[in-house]
Order: sequence, then C-alpha cells, then structure tokens
Amino acid sequence: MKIRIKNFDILQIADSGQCFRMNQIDAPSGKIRYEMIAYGKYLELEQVDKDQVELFCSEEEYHEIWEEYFDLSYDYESIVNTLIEGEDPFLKEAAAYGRGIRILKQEPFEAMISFIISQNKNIPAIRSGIEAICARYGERIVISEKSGKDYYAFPTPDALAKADKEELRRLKMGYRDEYIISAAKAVQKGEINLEYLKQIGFDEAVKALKGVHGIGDKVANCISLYGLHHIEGFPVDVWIKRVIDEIYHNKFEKEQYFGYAGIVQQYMFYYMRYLKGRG
DNA sequence: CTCCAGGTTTATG
DNA sequence: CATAAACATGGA
Repeated sequence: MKIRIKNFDILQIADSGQCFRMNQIDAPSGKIRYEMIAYGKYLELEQVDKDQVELFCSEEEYHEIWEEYFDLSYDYESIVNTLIEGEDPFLKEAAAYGRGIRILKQEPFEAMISFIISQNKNIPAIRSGIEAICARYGERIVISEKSGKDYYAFPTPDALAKADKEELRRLKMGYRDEYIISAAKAVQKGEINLEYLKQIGFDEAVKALKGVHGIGDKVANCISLYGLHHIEGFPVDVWIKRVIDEIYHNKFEKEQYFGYAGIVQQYMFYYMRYLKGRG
C-alpha cells in the first residue's frame, strides 16, 4: 500500500544507525527499495517519491505493525521547522540534512541486544554481528519457496539465554559474550521487564537497564530511545562527543530540547557522520 | 599494518 | 570523582 507522508526517507532511516537490519535491494522500478525483518515479519518498502512510500504488506499488517514501527503519527515536520527556524546554526543544517529520519519503535529486546553488541564496533560490523546472531538463534521466516534466501527473526530472550559463550565467540561477539547472556537471562527471568520499562519514566528506565552487566549509560540511552520510545533518550557516543566538543565546545544542554531531545540527537549524529565522510 | 568503531568494566590516582 | 587500561574483533 502506498502512503503519503512527509519526513520519511527510507535511505536516511536505514542509514541513521538506529537499526541494523534494513538492507537495500533491487526494485523493478529502479527506485530505492529496502527489505527488513521486525516483529517477526518480513517487509519490503520503496521510496515512490519525496513524500510517498510504498509498503508491500496487507493493510492489516500495516496498521498492526508498521504504522507504529515507523512512528507515522508523529509530526516530525514541526520539529524540523522549529530547528531550521531556530538560533542554532549547526542544528539548522543538521535538521535540514536529516529531515527524513524517524525514530523507530523497535522491539525492545532487539534494541537491547543490538546496542550491547554495538559497543566499540563500527556500523558494518554491528550489522554482520546481528545477522549472525539471528541466523544462529532466530526463528527462520519463510517468505516464498523460490526466494532461495533465508531470513531469520531476531532471537527471543529464551533462545539467547541458552546461548553459551564459546558459540557467541565463534559468532565474533568477542568480550560482549557474557553481556549478551546476562541481558537475555535478566529478561527471561523477569528481572528486567521491558514492557514495564516503556510505561515508566525515562530516568527510571535508564537506571534499571544500567543494572545489567554490560549496559552502561550510552547503551541504556539507545535502548530507551529506540526500543522503549523514551524520546528523552540522548545517547552520547563517539560522534555525539565530537559534536559536543568540536561544535559546542563542551557547552551543550540537551534539556533545552525537552520533549524531543532524542530526535535532535539523531539529526546531530547523522549530520556529523556526513560531515566527516561516513554518511 | 595501524587505527578506529553508536562503550563498559575494573583498576588506580 | 576523574582518568587509564583492558577487552575482542572486523572494517577502512
């Protein structure tokens, strides 16, 4: 189904570093098309034009999953306009450049494990690592008999809680092996209730997440922002550190963007990577 | 080969 | 409290 929507650029979303399982594929139209797996479902989507995308799924599935996943009811246009019309020269440019980004509502457990894996890895390495985990521990998804390619859902907490260190090392998880297992076990045992963490406040959610071995402040902010949709999440990684240091000379206050700090962070991240030749 | 990557933990001053 | 070293490994 085709959807008319502003501020939705598939390429920007796929390349924004918040999700790691969107892959570009060829389309008969020659336009930008991606395939992805989320919530156990396979989806292809194509950029028809600047303000229109086509999702290749049923209307039920669209309303059940993807409308919310892509945060389509949120008005990004007004955020972008606020920043573009604002006083901050860096954010004017960053918002204009990344205006097609949306903050996805990913599966909380997937965000949790993905960002544990992400630490001290570059984005291509994160992608391949997550694919390896999915192929080993995730349920196979059948798309069609002929497609020849295998697709896997993200593993359940149960499946990952049973993983052993050696196997995770073989999948190139490195020292993160025990972090992954302890996180999966915490969820499996109910010590961490991710659905509950969605309900409570951002600060509390971060605090609870940091109780897990291997989750520090940055990863907890990522999980909160991308998995729990706490829009106050403001992950400070090497790129945001660079922005705060080089652009703001260590005088940046995220509090001035209360209510949408996570979106501001995303524009900063995406734009800085572009400026430094990684976008 | 060297340096860096959407960091966290542990040790040390 | 702040800083430094260790950690495992692939990508550029």
